[in-house]
Amino acid sequence: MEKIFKALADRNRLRILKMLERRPLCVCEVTSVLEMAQPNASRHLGILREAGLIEDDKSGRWVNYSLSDQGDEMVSAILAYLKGWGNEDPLFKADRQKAATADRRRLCR
Amino acid sequence: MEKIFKALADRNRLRILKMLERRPLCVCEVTSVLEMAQPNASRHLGILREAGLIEDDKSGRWVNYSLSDQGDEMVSAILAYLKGWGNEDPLFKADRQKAATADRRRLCR
DNA sequence: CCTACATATGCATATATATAGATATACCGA
DNA sequence: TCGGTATATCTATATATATGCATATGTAGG
Repeated sequence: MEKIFKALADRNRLRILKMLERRPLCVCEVTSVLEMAQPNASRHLGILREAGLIEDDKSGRWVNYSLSDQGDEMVSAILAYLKGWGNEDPLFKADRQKAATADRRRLCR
Repeated sequence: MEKIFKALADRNRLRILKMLERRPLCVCEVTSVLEMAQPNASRHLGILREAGLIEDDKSGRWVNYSLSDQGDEMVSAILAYLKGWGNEDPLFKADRQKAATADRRRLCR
């Protein structure tokens, strides 16, 4: 439980969750949107995964991360409430815009 | 939102929330149960209050803290789910036991 | 007022967490 | 198998958070 809240208690990880609401993303897409170093993004994603907030789906050399849909009750409830929050935040909106237009074939090379 | 999760991302603060499920407590009672320094307990309570998770009710020289019952949706939902979690945890059980028998007139002198 | 007590705040320090940079691992295609 | 690419891990450092101690604030009662 503490692990779940620790995972949520970081602005960049909340940004990741908000952009995953739109669609699953691979590490390089998240890296691109957050404009941070790739190892850093990978680490944040790992923390969210360990907490059960997101799931990873490895396909080839990519790892697609998506919001968890079978976590425990607390996780499901929090993810649901998060969807109705922060949608007018300029930063989250910009992130989503970037995520929407991100193309991994352009980004990751 | 981030402030809420930061407040929840600490074992001692989760202990406080679990013991407040039973009944409101003053700072010295929380201090006694957690066996930590009084300023430390006061600080944790302040963080929980700032996050809207608990409310303070000053009566005389005591300040009674209780679970918030009019927070935003996320807070209410989390507090509700927390009530169904960890009730078999030995530490939480011991805390509740101590809180149940705590008497501020004996403790705070 | 003055004292005693409950609570809160300031400050220094220890500890945990985030970030940066280098490198390792895993996978695909030629 | 080799080279390129996506992802993960390691180490060091910066930054944030928790704790301990001293002290301030605020209140009740004499």
